[in-house]
Amino acid sequence: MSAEDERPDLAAMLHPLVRELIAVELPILADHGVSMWGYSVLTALDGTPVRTQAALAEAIGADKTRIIATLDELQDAGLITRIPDPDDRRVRLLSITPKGTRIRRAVRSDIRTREDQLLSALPAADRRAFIRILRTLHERG
Amino acid sequence: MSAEDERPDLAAMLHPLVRELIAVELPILADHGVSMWGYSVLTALDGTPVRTQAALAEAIGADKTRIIATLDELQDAGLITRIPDPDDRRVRLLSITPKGTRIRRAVRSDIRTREDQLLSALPAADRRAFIRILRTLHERG
DNA sequence: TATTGTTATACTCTATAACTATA
DNA sequence: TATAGTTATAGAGTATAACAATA
Repeated sequence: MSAEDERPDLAAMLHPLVRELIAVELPILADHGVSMWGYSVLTALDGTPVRTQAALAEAIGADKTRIIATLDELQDAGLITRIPDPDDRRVRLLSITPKGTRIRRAVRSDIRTREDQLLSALPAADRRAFIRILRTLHERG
Repeated sequence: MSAEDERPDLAAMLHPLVRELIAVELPILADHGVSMWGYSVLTALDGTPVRTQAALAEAIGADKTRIIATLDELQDAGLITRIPDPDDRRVRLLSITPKGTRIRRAVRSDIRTREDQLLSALPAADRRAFIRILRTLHERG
């Protein structure tokens, strides 16, 4: 049996990494006053408005019932707009506001700084390869 | 702003990957009659007995109260032994049984097959690099 | 009747704290 | 008194189903 066969399962390696990343992100998000789901929504809306809440929910891998409280908070904080479509008043047209864009990008910048620290355990070439491969896997999904 | 700066956050790429892996693993685990935590315990015990339940819990990133039901199930199914240490009857000596070892390795083999399918979207060199880098990050933790 | 968004309910997971038995 | 294991309780997060408004 080769050493490769003895490696931990992918999930056993990836899951702790995700937990570590979440632990790193939570205080950053708290500093900027947004939740994890809120940041996820802002990220999805930055650059591309979305026509229905259900479509937004699917885009970020959530249930449509799960993001309603999040949208309420973001709207109350002035980070998104949520206006009924005049053509079909059942649907809500969702957009990020300038303030929402500012916050989203500030959060992303802080997260990127911490990610770089975390990846600094790797040689530069591996760092680049890891991100490139991860993007391939992500875009494939 | 370069394309690299526009990449999704690490967590945004890794989290869906973990969810996909879990979705792939759950039916495999069900086929073999073990839970995710059960498999995690069997993996930790395969090759190295553990002296206390608290140590085992910490090794797999769980709370000591969270694995008790799992240990009950594994013991009832004959996959582990849990015997009081004669030298200190508060502690339970935990070991995997031959049956537990068989099941653990069968599960791992099935999971590996599905992981390979998932990674088949990558060129062979990237596949090897991804796993190698992941192991570095994992062992660093 | 079908669809969008919303609310309500129940269920699962997890964390915290109390309890027991040994030391 | 301190520690290993256990049990009980409460809380957060999630999923399902029912509901209201609009088409």
